[in-house]
Amino acid sequence: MTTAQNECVDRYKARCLMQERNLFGRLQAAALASRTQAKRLLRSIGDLSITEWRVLWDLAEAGPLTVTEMASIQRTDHALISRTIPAMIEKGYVATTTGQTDRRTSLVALTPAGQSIFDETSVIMSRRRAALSDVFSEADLDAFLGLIDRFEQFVEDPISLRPATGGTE
Amino acid sequence: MTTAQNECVDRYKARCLMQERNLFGRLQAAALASRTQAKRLLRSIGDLSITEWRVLWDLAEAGPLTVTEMASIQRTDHALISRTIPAMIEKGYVATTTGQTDRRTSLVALTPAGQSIFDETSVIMSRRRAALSDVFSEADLDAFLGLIDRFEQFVEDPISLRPATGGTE
DNA sequence: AAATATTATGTGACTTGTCACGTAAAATAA
DNA sequence: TTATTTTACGTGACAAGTCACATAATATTT
Repeated sequence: MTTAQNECVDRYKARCLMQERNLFGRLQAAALASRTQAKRLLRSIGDLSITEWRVLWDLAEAGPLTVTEMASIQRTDHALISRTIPAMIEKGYVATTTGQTDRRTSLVALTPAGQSIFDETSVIMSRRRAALSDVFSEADLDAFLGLIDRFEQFVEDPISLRPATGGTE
Repeated sequence: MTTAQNECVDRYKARCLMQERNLFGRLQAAALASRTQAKRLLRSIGDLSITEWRVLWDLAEAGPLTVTEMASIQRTDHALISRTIPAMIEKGYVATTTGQTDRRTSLVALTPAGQSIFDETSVIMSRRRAALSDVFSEADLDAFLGLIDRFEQFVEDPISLRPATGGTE
């Protein structure tokens, strides 16, 4: 092998090592791997998408909710939930009623069929959470959540990057 | 307000609190917030997509790379990169040559124009990483990365969820 | 050498997520 | 009351990511 080729391989490996400590990339990759695992689990049981499962879960745990409430619980965009509801109505998992006090909102509620799908799916999904608790103690979880809190705070702050000073100022 | 309404609100709030400690959801939300911040930063400078920026960065740091190598560095799917290359060639940021020793591969390299875009963008993006270092010490980072390692290991293990025992067996 | 397996890349179809916009209802200011 | 602002929801357009498949080149086995 030529010297030039060796140099290329070395630069590639150095780059891999460098990116292993890039928090942005690592967090992204971990979250995506988690999503992929959830997707596979759901597919192995039935044909729920992740968004559909999260809607079922929220409704089963907290009763009828509006789109905005579910988006808030799931820390996601309302558009995602708004879009998934029609398909779930079609499948007969949920039903909507216009809000009594606020006619802008539509309360989404679980149907018996939805409850039954939730019950089936819930077995596997809670097993996943239980398996995670085996690997992460409460103390680990607290530490992890604390770091995530700080990271989220950093990443949601639009001002922190503006000054070119780099100091505390 | 009626008792029934109060009960609904309480269940909603309880659900929010519960999901605050759901590692899967929190990690997902943090990663998405990070991606959104990066997207906004990139948009404030020019019109690079996140994938395009990551390609430029890898090429600037590690010289000409194949699609598979970049996917490996970025811990992402090769399809994502494969799809973004034609647009970058169109813009004149990169050029491809068929691999010398392996004619299946195509080596992607930065053009002078690509280098120049990278230099401009790099200023802002490294400021972001520097700002993160201000918030997370090396020790914090080590702890965070350690937890992410363990989480990834859990989430990439297809077997760990199969047994219904729930214990160590 | 011939047959087989593996690997690198590209691509269609789909899900997830973001953004910007429009509409209607509600809340607030005038 | 009227005008203005805010909020809830839906939707089109796009970026990001996954999966499965096709193809061609390489590596391995026989």
